[in-house]
Amino acid sequence: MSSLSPTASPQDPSKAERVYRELRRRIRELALPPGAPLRKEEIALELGVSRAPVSEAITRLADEALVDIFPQHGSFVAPIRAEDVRESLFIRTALEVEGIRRVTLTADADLMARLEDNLAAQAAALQSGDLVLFYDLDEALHAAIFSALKAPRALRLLDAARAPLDRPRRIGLPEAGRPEATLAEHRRMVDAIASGDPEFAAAAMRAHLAMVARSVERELTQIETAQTTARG
Amino acid sequence: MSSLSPTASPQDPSKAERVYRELRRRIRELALPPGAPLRKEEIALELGVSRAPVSEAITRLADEALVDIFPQHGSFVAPIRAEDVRESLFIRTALEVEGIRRVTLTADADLMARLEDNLAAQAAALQSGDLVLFYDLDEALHAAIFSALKAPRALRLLDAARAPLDRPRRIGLPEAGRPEATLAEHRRMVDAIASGDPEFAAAAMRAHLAMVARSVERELTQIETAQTTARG
DNA sequence: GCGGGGAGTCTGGCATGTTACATTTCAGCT
DNA sequence: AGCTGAAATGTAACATGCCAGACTCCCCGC
Repeated sequence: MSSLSPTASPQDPSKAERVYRELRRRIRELALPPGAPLRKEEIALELGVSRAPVSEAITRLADEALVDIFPQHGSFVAPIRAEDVRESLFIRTALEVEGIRRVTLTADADLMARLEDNLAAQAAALQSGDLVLFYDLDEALHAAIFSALKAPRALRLLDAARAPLDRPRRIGLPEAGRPEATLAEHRRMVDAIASGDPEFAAAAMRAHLAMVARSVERELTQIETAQTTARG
Repeated sequence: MSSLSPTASPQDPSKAERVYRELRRRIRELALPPGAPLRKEEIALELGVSRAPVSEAITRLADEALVDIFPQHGSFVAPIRAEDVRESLFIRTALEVEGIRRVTLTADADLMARLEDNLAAQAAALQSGDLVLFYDLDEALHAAIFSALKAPRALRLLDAARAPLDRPRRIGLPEAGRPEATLAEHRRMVDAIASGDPEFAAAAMRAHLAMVARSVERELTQIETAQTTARG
């Protein structure tokens, strides 16, 4: 038993893992829109694998509320349901607030340097108007804070909880000034970690996520309106 | 598409689901001890299914850190690792503290009645010395608080996070007076919910889980000592 | 005696055939 | 025309066969 780490080494992603990542990416980017059927045979053919790894990938996506499986009938990209989005944000809030609280107690200079680097990059991305890069850095900042916990399962849960929040953001209209406000909130979070006060850091994270919640609710309203208009 | 809820109705558990529950129960109850090999062929034969649902069940158990999968070599019941146990408690703390905070804002008379009933049953169980029943009621109380959120995925995550905490408790020596203290902490949590103050309720939950953490660390030390003694 | 290598054995991951079931459709009846 | 139910369709879930890789262990060379 020389394989030091169980459950798949990172340099050897299984086919199921690769199918999972590919489908997840397409769903998050809306290349596979809500309601789209997922035909296993077809996907297997396209990705050059058999139906088995496709089935496993779809099962995992269903766990993340990105796919609805109707047994003996079909699997479909899940519609954007307000309750799912809110639940994802709840899970994310729970993990991140508790996470930053603990990270604040153990943060070292190395972590702070990485956070500062990220913030600088965020500012640069905003300056050049590269919002895609900015969102990637946003995600990276949260991941950097959390990964200092050395809690790989929790990090994975956080990643899964973030996924359903992407689709509303991509569909909703961008809010003027929101990226700048986001950067300011990130700045306060990092400063709070540096302060060493876990309650202060938790409050900063909570405030940030409350603003995210506000944006998400706004997006959900827009999506609802658009759907109603389209139907009516 | 008349199946109102996707992803398996409760009254029709798939074979994979049943295998998952059965294996999980055995691992939690230590009928399958840490390190025990999980031979798919054998398990499939015993439970009267094929290897496919057994594989899916084992994959899910690996997600919960109850099983280690060594690709191309074998699957084994995971040893009790302090880092896994602590991470599970972290996840549990994050979810439950945030959960009770929100439940406190929406608690109604019906929920409070159920919580009071549970507390009365806990007291009765302690009176009659039925610790197994007491622990079941403990789990039921936490689930009752949480399920008021109507967050099924979060509830499932909580359930998964609790599982790795069972084994240390079953192996470690029971601590005198701990059940009585636990009941008192539960009492304070329910009272805090009734008070309507989310910060107060969060603090009560946090205090309770801090005591759980203390017990768990004690159990981990005992297990470590026992293993060292056995080896030496 | 000791170390290294290679065949044997076991496993998980994957491919593919099979089954059972939810939905749909359409013929037959009212 | 409207309704009912039986057959057709398409799917997930499951069964089973296959393969490549990891570990074992023994044998050979030193």
